[in-house]
Amino acid sequence: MHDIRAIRENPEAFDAGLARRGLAAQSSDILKIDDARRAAIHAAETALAERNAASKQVGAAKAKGDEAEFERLRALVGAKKTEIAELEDQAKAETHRLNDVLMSLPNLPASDIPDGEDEDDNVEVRRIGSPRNFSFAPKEHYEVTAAAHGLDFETAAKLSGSRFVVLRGAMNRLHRALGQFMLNTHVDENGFTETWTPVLVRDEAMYGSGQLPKFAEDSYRTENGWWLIPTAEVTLVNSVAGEILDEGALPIRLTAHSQCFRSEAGSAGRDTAGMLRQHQFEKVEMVAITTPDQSAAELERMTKCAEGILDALKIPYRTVVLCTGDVGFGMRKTYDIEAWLPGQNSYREISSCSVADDFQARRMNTRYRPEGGKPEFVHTLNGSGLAVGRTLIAVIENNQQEDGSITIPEVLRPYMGGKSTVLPDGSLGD
RNA sequence: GGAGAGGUGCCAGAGUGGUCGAAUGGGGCGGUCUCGAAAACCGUUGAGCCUUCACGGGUUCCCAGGGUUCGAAUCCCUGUCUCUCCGCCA
Repeated sequence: MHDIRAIRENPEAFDAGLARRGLAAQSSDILKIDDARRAAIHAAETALAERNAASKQVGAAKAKGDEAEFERLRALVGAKKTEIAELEDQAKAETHRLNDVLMSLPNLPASDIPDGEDEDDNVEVRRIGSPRNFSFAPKEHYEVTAAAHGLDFETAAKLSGSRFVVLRGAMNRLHRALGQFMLNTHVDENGFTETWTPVLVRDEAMYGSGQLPKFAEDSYRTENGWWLIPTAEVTLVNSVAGEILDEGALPIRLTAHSQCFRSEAGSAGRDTAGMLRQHQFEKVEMVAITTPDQSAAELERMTKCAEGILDALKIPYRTVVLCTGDVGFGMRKTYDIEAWLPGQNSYREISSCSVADDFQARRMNTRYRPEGGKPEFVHTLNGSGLAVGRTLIAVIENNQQEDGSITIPEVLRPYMGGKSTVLPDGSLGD
């Protein structure tokens, strides 16, 4: 949701921002609607003011018991009725028209992100860790013998179809360990408050964080109208919807370990093997609510928090800043963190950390009160910290051994009964 | 699932269809008093939109959306949320 005032004050900058997204200029159309809207509001309010003034006199006449005067004014005020209704309808219609346009346009890209058309134009900002040298051909996660025992796609297909998985034994324990490790790290070391939220939400929440109205086909909806969240960003961000927060309460840092549901419409044929792209997966999500002056620094901080998980797991990764053509609808700037997958011989997205500035805050009407000042919109940020299933893949592929076993990263061993290996038969070993 | 009650300002809590953005109390902020503090007293204390260089003016908002009325926080309808009781249940 854009700020109409900002567009009024600097239409050129607005159009320039859209242009960087590859979109046509909109400001002149928008300002026309804005003018029409303001004229309509003005007309309606003038009529209302007249009515209210006369209406007060009606009350006074009634109180005095002046029946003739009362009847005269009564008729006068009554005559205004249809006129006011019409003018109000018009003002409302123009306001809706304006909001529809402002709601449907994507956020403007931050000034410091690269121009580009698609993911090929993203720019790597750092690369951490070196891919391990294998003395054998590394396999994809579902081919590693130890993992294959615990990744059951056949049963999942029987239950639910494609893009689902049943996890068994050591694989599920590893999956569980990862989620717990991530959540604990963000809570104990990174200052986030752990949160458990519903995964079924109403329309308003999906609008607030920007999934609706444009991306309805990406999410699932229940028959009675709830949406299954595609990410806990929806619930964490919307947890402050409609509020005026104390400046002292900021930044608010929340994290949640949740199920996520995505229809993956439009990705038919992509990543069909293994559990890289699923309709249902787990993610540990980070969200921060900050003042405008802190949000840029918070994005760097949040990205570090996500990277820290991979550092601890000793998984090589690279961090890229998304170009204007790839950054998401509601976001100003995004860092993707891509983990090295030796089985695929490539880096694959495992986290995405973004700052929305006040884009979501406007949709949700979330503000804070600066010291002694008027309420202002907060800035919101969100990031994966990390996608649990994809991290499991990265752990499997990077720690696979020639005999088909998997070495368990040290930081996870406390969660694995102290064991250090998943043996080729799928059991845990010292 | 059944039955009932209710949603008013930062909080508690009044509110007769008519000068109600809303009594009163508490809290917050400012001040008086005090060596300082407490107490007491005085004042102040919501948000959005339109308009204005500004001071200011106008308008909307008493859960949300409709409706009745010359006029709605107050009446009616729908939705929604909360609470109580019964039933069921992880």
